[in-house]
Amino acid sequence: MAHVVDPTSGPAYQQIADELRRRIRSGAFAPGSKLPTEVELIREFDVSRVVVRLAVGELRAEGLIYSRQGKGTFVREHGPVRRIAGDRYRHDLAQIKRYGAPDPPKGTSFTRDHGITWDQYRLDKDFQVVSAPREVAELLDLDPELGTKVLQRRFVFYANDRAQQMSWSYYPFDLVRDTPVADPTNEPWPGGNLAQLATLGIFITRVEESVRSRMPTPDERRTLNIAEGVPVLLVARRMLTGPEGDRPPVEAANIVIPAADTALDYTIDLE
Amino acid sequence: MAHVVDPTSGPAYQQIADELRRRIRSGAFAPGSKLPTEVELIREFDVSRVVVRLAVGELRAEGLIYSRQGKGTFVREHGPVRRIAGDRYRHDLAQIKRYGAPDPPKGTSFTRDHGITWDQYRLDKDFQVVSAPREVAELLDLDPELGTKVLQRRFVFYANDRAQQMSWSYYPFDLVRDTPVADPTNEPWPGGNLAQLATLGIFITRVEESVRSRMPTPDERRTLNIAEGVPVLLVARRMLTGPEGDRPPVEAANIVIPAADTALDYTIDLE
DNA sequence: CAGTGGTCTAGACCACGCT
DNA sequence: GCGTGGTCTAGACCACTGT
Repeated sequence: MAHVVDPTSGPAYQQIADELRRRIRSGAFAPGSKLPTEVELIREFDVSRVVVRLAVGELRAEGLIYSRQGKGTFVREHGPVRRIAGDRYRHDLAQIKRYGAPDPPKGTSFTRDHGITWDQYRLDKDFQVVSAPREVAELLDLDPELGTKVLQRRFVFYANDRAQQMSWSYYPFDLVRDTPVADPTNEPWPGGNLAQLATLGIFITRVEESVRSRMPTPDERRTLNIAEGVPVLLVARRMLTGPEGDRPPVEAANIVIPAADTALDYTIDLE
Repeated sequence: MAHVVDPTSGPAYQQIADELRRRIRSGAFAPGSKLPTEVELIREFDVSRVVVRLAVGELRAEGLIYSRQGKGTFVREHGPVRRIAGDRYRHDLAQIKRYGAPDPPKGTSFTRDHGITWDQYRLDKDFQVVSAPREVAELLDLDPELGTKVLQRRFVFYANDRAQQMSWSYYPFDLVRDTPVADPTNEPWPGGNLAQLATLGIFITRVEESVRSRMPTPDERRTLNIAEGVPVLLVARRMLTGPEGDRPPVEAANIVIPAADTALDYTIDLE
């Protein structure tokens, strides 16, 4: 009964959560180590099981710990940060300029971001022609009322058979109708998106990315194997052409990335 | 007893959470509207109160709903998206060039981002001289072993008395010792960070931002009034000088922003 | 098999918001 | 005062992991 809770200082489960959080931050419970079992916590703090589970659930929702039925509860470990650079499009473009669009080297910004080879790269894909959803119409500067047809491509990206991100990507259908780009069997496309568009004679001059974050939907949690208490980064992207990127956008995408151990890097040059 | 749960299709609380989620997504429970009370859900699904609370707690952790003691549980509403542009530094720089660093107009990128006037802007501040923490030393390209002194400035930014973001900002102390920049009473500084550095004869040529996301700490939740199920966006920033931004960084900052209804916009030019 | 966390019941009292 | 969600008890059985 070392840490009996004080009935006058707020909810017992909060006090217990605070104490466990303190032990994790101080290193008393190191990353990867096992927390006391529920029965042990019940004894230590002299409370009912419900209270212990409320405290533990709070730390789970913060992403500090995770539980495995039959095994125990553990402090989450952090791997090296996966860096996804805004610059990656510049690298793709440089490759295209060096090798030409028709036969670029087998790699994309995704393989570079995740430090994997072409062999370790895999994707699930689903192509459909649909009327542009409102959000996509806005990204593509289309009139949402017109119901313009777009090629919708849904991808789930895997590195070494582990899902890393999912996306919905859109091209105006007029741009890609009856071209190799509209054929899903050509994915993954060596050289990526920019090389693909270059074969159509389209050269991107500007990419805009808008980053948001929220908790994942149950579908996203399942598909991407996201642990409790881990949000997703949402990147809304569009690709522009023309001297100042002032021509209509030719691609829009929504990308969902588990936020754990991941950073999106951007550079702003002030001349 | 309309929606009796099926004891063979997984946990009852999951089935109830799924059903409530469906009603929210379909619009049957519109944004801002009140969900059935716990007692009503107990009757509808014929389960105990614990099960209902587990289901509701799941949707809270997803950020779909929130509860108020004594009032009820409500579907979260979304306001217009607050856009924070990577470009904001370019605007600050343009202002400095037009009006000169000593007496810039009273506004910063923060007031512009939040569409507020100088009067509606307020900040809490706390300045200290400390040895550069490891993470900061890395951002500033300092040797972490040397314990270089830095001026640490902690800010909480308010728009109309509502906390919007908090940050830790760092200057190498040698750069700002005995200058107006080290005097907290000069904050908020009209024209912001870039104008402040310009008065020292330092002109930023490049800003690097690295975006991550996680659930807030209890301290962050309190300070920024963050609801359950809402993550934070973390921006690690550094400011560079020199023709290609190739001189040592002169400022580093960690910025914490509630993710609800907020987007960080970046532009990548491919020449 | 014992030990772990996951699900669930049937209660109780408290804190808060409103009328 | 009454209805709301918040906290808490003392149990029970189940599902999974390891010996």
